Amino acid sequence: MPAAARPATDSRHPEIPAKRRAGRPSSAVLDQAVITSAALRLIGKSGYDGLTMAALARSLQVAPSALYNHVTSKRDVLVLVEDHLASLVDVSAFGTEPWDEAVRQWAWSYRDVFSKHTPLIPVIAVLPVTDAPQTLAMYETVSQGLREAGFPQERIVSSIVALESFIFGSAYDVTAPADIFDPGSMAESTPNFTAAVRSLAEQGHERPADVAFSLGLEALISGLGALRK
Amino acid sequence: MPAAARPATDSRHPEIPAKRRAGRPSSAVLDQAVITSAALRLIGKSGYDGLTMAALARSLQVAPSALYNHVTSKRDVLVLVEDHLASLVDVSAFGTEPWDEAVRQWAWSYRDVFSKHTPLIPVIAVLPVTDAPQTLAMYETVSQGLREAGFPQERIVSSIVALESFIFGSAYDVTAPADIFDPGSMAESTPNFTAAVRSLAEQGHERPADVAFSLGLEALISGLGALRK
DNA sequence: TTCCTAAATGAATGGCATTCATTTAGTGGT
DNA sequence: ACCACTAAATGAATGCCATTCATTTAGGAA
Repeated sequence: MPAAARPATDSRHPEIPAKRRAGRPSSAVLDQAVITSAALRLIGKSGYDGLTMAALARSLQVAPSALYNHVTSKRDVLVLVEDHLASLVDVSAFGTEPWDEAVRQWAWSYRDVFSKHTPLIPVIAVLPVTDAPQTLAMYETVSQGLREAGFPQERIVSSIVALESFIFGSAYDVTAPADIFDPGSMAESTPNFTAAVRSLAEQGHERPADVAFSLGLEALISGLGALRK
Repeated sequence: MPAAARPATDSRHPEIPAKRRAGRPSSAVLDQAVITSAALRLIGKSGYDGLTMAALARSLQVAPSALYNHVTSKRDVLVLVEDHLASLVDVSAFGTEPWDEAVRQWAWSYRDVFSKHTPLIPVIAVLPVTDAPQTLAMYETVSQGLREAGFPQERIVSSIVALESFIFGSAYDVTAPADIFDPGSMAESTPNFTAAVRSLAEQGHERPADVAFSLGLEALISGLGALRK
């Protein structure tokens, strides 16, 4: 009795998502791109605490184990997300602006993108570039920019690493609570630090993290620039 | 029959640690210092993956729930460890050396200590200084050093934050695999980056992370120094 | 047709941080 | 000397987590 068979998609109850029956579906539901964008949506809504394999599967209306046909681990998902974010970093100034201005724009953009994704930093920091093509493309653009600016070949990678280390650390700093440096009851025992914190506060900057980032970035740019050919 | 009662410490089976019976023991087994040093020992032996509340409890011969009488969460344990490590950072050059040399020694020491403890970096980065007295003491020493060197009051905290951001990022870099930048099969599509990686490799440095750290640190020191009164 | 492989389900596993009821020991007040 | 209170331990339970495995189904190659 074929007429009695329940179709794979049953539209009589649109609220309750139609259960897929076991077995390979006629057309694939998942691939890495779909997983990546679902992960990004989930992170946007619930943060990295909300990014669990179960929640990711639920948002894709799929069983958790189905994800493992396309990624080998949760870390794999994080790598996919990381590489997507790398493609959002603005490298457009390389080739149109002087090298120092290009580095400046790249660095601010890089920090801004990853300050909303600090849980990825431990992943990127040890990730072989082979596993992250967009990230590699970013390095290529920056390398070309520095070479054309006259950076000695053997110092290009070290310069990028130094800038990147500063950027990653600064991305964390953006997420710090505003009163992180309030010495509270220990103020009397730390007069120099307490005075320095007060003095900065009196400047009334909206975003102290930006002040520190600008200070360090400009120091790095001029220091690295001094070593060109 | 009091003679039949099993004493709290039964030495007849020294291999099998005597089970404590339920209830408050005559003298306290745990405190924060004991927990901190057990955590450090465990991290040294099994790394941060091995640092679980259950393993920590086991190493102290205590039930996991007993830990919660002294810390409110696992994060609390990490904070205790972090603050202990801060006390190991060498700030001795402040007061005896010129400011730039003092910063140099401090920064290298700070990076070296935390490169073995990168999982703490996300914790420190957002940790109110009130919760970490040793860390605060370190800031005090550095602040005094910079003030005496003629740094303008309102730029001291930003300078420390910039240096610290670079140090944290560089600590991750130390842990990266040696071949992290090998572009593998994508070498042809990234000629500039590939050439730069090769060129650095040809220099034959033992620790490329040290080269990048030195480069960035010297740039920061001279850049920050240029802004003194 | 017949295999092989890809891609889904659903059930299970073991580990994790944390909570709670319970037990016991010391302490401060009357 | 008693009594109430609090501190510090046990042990059982909770709920969540990533991951694995047996099973089912579909499509494509031989």
